[in-house]
Amino acid sequence: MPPTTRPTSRDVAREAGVSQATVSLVLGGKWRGRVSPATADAVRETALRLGYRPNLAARSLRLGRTRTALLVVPALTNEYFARVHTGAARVAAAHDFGVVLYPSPEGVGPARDPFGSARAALDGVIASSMAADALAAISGETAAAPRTAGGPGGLPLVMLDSDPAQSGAAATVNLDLASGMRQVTGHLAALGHRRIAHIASAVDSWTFRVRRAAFDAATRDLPGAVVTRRTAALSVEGGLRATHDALTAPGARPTALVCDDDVLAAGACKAARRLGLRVPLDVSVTGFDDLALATAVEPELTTVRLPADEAGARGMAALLAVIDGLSPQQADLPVELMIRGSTGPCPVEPR
Amino acid sequence: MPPTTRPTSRDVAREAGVSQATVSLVLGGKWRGRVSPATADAVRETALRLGYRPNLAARSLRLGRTRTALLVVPALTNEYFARVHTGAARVAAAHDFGVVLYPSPEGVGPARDPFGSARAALDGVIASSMAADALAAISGETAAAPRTAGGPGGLPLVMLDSDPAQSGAAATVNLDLASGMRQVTGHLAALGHRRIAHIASAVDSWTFRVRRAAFDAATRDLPGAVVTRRTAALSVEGGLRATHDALTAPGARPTALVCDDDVLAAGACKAARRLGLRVPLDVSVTGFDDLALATAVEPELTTVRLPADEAGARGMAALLAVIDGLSPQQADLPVELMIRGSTGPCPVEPR
DNA sequence: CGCGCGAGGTTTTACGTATAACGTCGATCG
DNA sequence: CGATCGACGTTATACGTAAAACCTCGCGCG
Repeated sequence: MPPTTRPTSRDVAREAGVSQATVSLVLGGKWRGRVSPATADAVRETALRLGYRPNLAARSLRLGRTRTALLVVPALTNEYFARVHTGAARVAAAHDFGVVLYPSPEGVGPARDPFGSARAALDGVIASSMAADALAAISGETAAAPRTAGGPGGLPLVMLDSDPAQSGAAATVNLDLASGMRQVTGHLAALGHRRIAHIASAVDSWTFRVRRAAFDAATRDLPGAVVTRRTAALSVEGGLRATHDALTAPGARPTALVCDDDVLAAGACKAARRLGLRVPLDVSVTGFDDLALATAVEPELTTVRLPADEAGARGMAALLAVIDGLSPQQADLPVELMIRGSTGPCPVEPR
Repeated sequence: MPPTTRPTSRDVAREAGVSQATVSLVLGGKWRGRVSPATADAVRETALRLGYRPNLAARSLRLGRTRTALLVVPALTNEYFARVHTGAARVAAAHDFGVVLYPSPEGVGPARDPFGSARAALDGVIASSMAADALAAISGETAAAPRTAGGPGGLPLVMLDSDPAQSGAAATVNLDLASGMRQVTGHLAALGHRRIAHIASAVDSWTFRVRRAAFDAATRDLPGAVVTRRTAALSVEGGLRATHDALTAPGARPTALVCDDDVLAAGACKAARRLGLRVPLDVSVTGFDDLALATAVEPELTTVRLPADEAGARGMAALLAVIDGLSPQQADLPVELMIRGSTGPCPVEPR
């Protein structure tokens, strides 16, 4: 057995009786008219036989490209972001690109430098919503580095669900969250609800700002609407607490709860039931995102389906386009209201 | 503005009036006694001023190490694996290592080659449970490549929740799933349940084989136990179907449903309720994993908490040890039965 | 005084790849 | 028949870094 080291292109060349350059040409696929088909076949056969794998570090060094993109998300344990990753990884793999995740379990903070920590050299960055906002702080810090293009560190940057006004992004992929929120409120309004509480995420990111604004705009146009808002930590427990407060506050009790997120909605349902209220008979609840959770709870949640993996896929496609010097196609993805069991007609004589 | 290219160590050297080697020495931290403190400071200052970042491709090429590990999981959208990733990434980051995920949205298949697809060169592989089993098929394929150490491609390999008898792994981290299953059945037995159905995952991986074996062993020792088993696709819908079958099958109806997974348990609860059965009054349900889902549904699920992130962390620690030539400490992590609302005393006169 | 030696560097080399620049040799053509 | 050309390769080089090997003082010491 030859020593522990992996075979290099030179080993293949020696074994096949050609030069290293020829191996590189053949395996790189650019041998048409430069190498005879017979030789090319021989090289390929030898490479296969030796189990040759190109050293990616060397290739990256040579090409100045790493075929690796960084995906910045706040937390993979949030199913939404896991799905974004899935979509992004799928497209990346199809283009022989890799995806590395921003290695921050505890969320993005200005103190951390993603480009020191990210081990691989990167060709581009794709930052999703909540992460993108935090990234803005960092870009100030990294401004000392020569900025040639959009992102921090001079890397092409694509933003998902982020403020289009935000500087630095070469492209943006947005979900039509405002429409989603309008559909939710429209649905509730059609059911007769007027006293509506918004259980909002305490996270101050673009995604949630949009939802809030859309909720406000939609309810403002609704005659007779009485709206309140509670902010909640983004968890079942958080949703439970905020909803409890909303339902027990002095004044007329809301008949509908619009939650920023399915997880919050699950908490809201629990809170309502603990107060002896039936969902949706006494109070209607809506979620957002259409996570697996939405159909796991009872009643199943009326919610807004977000094409998370599609967003990830589009984002990666846009990033690849930018890297290739093309102008990416801006995309705004439609969302869909999923009407399920957690919403119903406004009770005639509430309280 | 100097051209679009990033500053190299040579740029820093020129700017600081020293040689490139000195820059490398200083920034590498091995300059004690080789470079004067004054010069070292000057170099550091210059590097900072220019915004110098080492080219990781070049460094990897030189060192033959990439400080990158591959984490192979079947699906990140499964919260369990997302948590494994979180733990692994945390430990990796602490050791200045990166984690790249196996880019397979549709699961590991023998047809795909993880080491061709994984863009970064790798220092090691950590494969979790379900993925590890599929990996076994691949290692046969890659056997053509010179195998120097455990994993495919001669890479150090750590397996999570996998068959210890499986060859190739330099280390294994296991959760004490058998104990978890024993605790579940013990809990149900203490509540008086004897007719118990096992809603098992259709996935044939080590994790689930262990659960099945432990369930069988525990119920075998239970006097008067009447057990059945249904296999289900790993989803709410799958759990619902299998449970429906289990509850409507001819013969005495089970009073307890032991599910391989929280998602299945959520489906089981839905199925029971659709049949007019109350949980836990008429039928008790247990889950496994303690996902966020477990406390989102009502009643909250009695389940087995798995320290997923701890497993990921230990796995990464073990891998780092192997890479450093140390012998990793084998770890078996304890699990904990979380008794919540989905289990109760066996009804006195069921059916 | 010659010599060793340590401090403080510098020169050089190698890592494995992709590709530009450069042969070589037979056939073709003006 | 000499020049040209295409087919088929080879040689040489650069990417940026880490580190081994080497150089050059000034100084202490036998």
